[in-house]
Amino acid sequence: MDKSALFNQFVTFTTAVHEVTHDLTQNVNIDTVTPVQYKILEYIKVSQPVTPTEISDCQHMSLPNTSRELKKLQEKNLIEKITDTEDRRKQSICLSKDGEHMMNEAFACVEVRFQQLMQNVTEEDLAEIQHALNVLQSKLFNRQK
Amino acid sequence: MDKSALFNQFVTFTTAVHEVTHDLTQNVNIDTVTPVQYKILEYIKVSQPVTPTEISDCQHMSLPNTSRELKKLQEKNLIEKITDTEDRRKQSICLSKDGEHMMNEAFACVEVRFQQLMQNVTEEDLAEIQHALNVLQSKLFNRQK
DNA sequence: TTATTTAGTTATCAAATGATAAGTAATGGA
DNA sequence: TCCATTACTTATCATTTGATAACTAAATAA
Repeated sequence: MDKSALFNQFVTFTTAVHEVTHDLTQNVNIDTVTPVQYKILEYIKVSQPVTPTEISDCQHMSLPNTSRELKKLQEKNLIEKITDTEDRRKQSICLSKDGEHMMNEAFACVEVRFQQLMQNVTEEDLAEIQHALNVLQSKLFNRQK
Repeated sequence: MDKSALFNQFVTFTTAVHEVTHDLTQNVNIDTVTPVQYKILEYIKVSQPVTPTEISDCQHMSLPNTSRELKKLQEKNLIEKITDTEDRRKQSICLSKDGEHMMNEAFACVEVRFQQLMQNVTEEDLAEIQHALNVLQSKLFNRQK
């Protein structure tokens, strides 16, 4: 029916999401790391261990460029590469101790800002938000395929 | 209570939103225009008329760089600059005919993909999604301040 | 009138990013 | 064993992006 209206709502919504997440993550730790590198670290943080190929796919960047950035991250002692014992072409990538520490700080900083946003939210609202997130996650933003 | 759990859910959710929007907008018209320029056009499209300063603020880029990109967009005949008659320092920026056409095509392309995503959604789900979008928009992603 | 502020431009530079070609090494199938 | 494929690396290049300094012109306040 009004799926077209839904589309407009969708556009407004995603714009808002992008703005809010931008505000939340702005100026977090970007002293030592470029935006792309931060994105990679974020991905490793939530999905480790990962392979360079997986990073390449999920971050939409070519394998050569992924390799370059991973090398830089390794030189900064933020990640560790371990060659797979089964298939020695593959690499297992994890955050190093420093990397974990840095990302924990970054996430903590973002969470503080997030909780400020949530300050004045009532208990009922909280439940409603949680439910809405679940609905959209499962029915609209479910990344299969 | 479980606001910390909510934060995790929030992170997962925003990641999913970013991925889906990336997929929806991937390879749309980027032949003639860089990613940053596309973002600017998108913003002009939904907010026109706008000033360079507003673009600068909302797109989080410096005024000099904004000015540069606007110049390029003007050279490509995608936008029009009109000097404000009240305050002649200010500029009013709109999409040109070509720009409107291009952005309409881009949005149409994104909408087609979006509707494909919505193909198998039932009428009840639709209502539920719509409601969830409203809830989150007003209670979580409301960009005041 | 003069000084200050605002809005935008131009120019320049360094760094980040994206694309591509050519290479190595390991695996797996013929 | 030989060949093709996979996983990743190295190198190179063009383009994009971000940052900054210095400028013009208009508006506004002193």
